[in-house]
Amino acid sequence: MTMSNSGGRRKPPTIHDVAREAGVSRGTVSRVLNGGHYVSPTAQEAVNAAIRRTGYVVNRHARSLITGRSDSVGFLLTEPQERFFEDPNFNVLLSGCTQALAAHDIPLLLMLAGTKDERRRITRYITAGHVDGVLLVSSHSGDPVAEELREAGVPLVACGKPIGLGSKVSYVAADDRDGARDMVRHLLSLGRRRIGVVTGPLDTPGGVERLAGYKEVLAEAGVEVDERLIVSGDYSRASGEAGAEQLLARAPDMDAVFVASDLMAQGVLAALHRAGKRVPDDIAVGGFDDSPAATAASPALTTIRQPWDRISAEMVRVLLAQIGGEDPAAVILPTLLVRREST
Amino acid sequence: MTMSNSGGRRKPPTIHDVAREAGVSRGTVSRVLNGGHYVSPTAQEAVNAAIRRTGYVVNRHARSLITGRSDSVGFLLTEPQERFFEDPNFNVLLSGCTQALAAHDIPLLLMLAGTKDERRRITRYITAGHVDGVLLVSSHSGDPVAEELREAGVPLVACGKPIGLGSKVSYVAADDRDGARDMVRHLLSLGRRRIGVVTGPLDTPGGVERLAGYKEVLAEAGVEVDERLIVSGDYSRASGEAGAEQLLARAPDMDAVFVASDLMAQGVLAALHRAGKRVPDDIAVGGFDDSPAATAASPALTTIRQPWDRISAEMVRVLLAQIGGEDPAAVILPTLLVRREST
DNA sequence: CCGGGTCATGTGAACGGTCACATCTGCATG
DNA sequence: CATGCAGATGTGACCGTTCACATGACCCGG
Repeated sequence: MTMSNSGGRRKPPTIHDVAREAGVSRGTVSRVLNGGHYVSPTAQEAVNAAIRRTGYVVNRHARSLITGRSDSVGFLLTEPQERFFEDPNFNVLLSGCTQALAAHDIPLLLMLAGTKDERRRITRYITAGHVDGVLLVSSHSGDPVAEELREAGVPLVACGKPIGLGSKVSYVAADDRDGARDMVRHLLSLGRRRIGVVTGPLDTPGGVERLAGYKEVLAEAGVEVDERLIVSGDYSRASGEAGAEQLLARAPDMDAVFVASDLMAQGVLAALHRAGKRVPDDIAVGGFDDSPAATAASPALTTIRQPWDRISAEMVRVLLAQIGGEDPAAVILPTLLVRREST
Repeated sequence: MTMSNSGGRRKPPTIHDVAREAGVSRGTVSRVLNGGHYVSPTAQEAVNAAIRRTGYVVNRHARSLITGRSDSVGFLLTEPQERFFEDPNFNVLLSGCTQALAAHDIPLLLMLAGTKDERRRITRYITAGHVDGVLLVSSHSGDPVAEELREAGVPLVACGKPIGLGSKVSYVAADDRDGARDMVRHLLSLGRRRIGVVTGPLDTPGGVERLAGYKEVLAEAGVEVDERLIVSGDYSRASGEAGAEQLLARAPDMDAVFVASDLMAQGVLAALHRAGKRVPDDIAVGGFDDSPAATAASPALTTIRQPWDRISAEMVRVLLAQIGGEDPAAVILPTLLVRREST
């Protein structure tokens, strides 16, 4: 008859156990845990050894109870499910933020605010102080949750410039306008002159900026800006498909198209293929994001790379700074043209 | 000079405040909060009113400190980043679990275990009791993290039957074998006889089962099982593409192919298209999962639907039951053939 | 040799809940 | 009428930290 211990969770060692083991007081152990100021090398050593021996891990609940911090942050996505399902950009961002936070030993709580009920529940949860701050991702228009959080004084950093929230909320974004300029310049350099564009949602700064970059470069190059060559999308694959069809109908002589997201560009490629257009021979296609969708597309997309790793890292950095009491900040990061097969 | 209050987080009301407001003791408030047994209707009423008036929300840290529970669970993904980025199945699962947990007011902590260091950190975090249980997603082979967690007695429920963990760990899975049988029967019913297969990873139960279903049905139908028609993949898009090329080279007369995941099927479609094969006229393609990838593909994929919403709901249900002290359980859910354009 | 600083350490009081227990009331039962 | 039992409520202890404060050791300058 063997006695199995696996399956029973034994109660973990406390700071008292460590203190006793190391022959010091709780206070000293606590000091070692948090920075180790005002503690002798001898004690430091003894405590660390005791921690290793006992396998001690701090009880975050007890800590949070007294500090008032939760040492965790929320990742809030206020997008409809379908968007989350189809756009791998979210995964990249989510992964990047999770890892950046992990370096600080801060867990990420995933919050998906699809329905109105969920929004209320989540808002309540956040304002109750269960997280120290929020990483906000919402590419689309006016966001009541964000506004409420801002008013409640919750540290908040958005991915992409948010709309209607004044300057009180931090954000990290790629340089949309500049990226768009690079892409359109690239298309011009290939000799294309009838360049269409499928924009992002025009009620968002990102969408507007990318379109502005497009117009600017054309104007600089002395190429007429033809309104028939401009259609707007919402970053979804389907809207790219629809946009391309519209463009083909309105401007059959189009020889290139700048698409404001890779996902939409996938749709554009599908529509062009169906219409019998060859990419890039007949029509060159440029995307935006350099999301996993860009390389998954065939032909692989020439696109504007958003530096996702830096974006997520900066979002976390800015958020933690703000939690630490610093003022909100805006960070704009440079983009990079990545040339692949579609141009 | 206006005085702005927004931006300053005021300290939230405690259970004491509510008790005073309602004219009862802390104990009574606590009882109302947890089930309301042994509380008079009068008190009940008064407490609820007080809660509403004060905007009280329980302090989870204080509660956790004494109960020993964290009232949160981890969602652990032990997959390489690229897999997470390309496969929308994860998003569906993640979303489903988050929502199912939200109904119980339990937050989900996202844990991505890519590197060895991350694995160690995460294991430590979990075994320290910072989460009550873990939802495990890892489609691939032997998982040391899972083994360690199981040994530590952490409630654990896997998505898909895990390998090498004995019967001690719960899992929820679709009926892989039956789903595969349905698909192959469907292909046979279309008159196809030279049916290729791109399997999942054969060191996983899921991959093995789907292949077994394929072989079974062919045998039943008296169709020869030709080893040249069998190639194995790893659920990635690229492996689907490579698999299809291999199949075309080895068996040019192939008239259908059963692909063990939608993502691989996307790759298969791309390869077939490049080879000039028409789908479904020349070759019918059947996928598995009914992930968002299935409808995004063109032509849209006929596939075997895994009931994702039920899977995530069951995972959460089983996990919570196990946290509550019940024994591990295995749940197998039925699949459904969804016919679209590719067959 | 003493007063005043810095460093190192210990100690009690929080933090905001829950839980076990004690108390009190009312009512039915023998 | 005493007894018991269930319902309803209050009370103190406790969970494991951190923090403010007190204490002690040591060194340095006057």
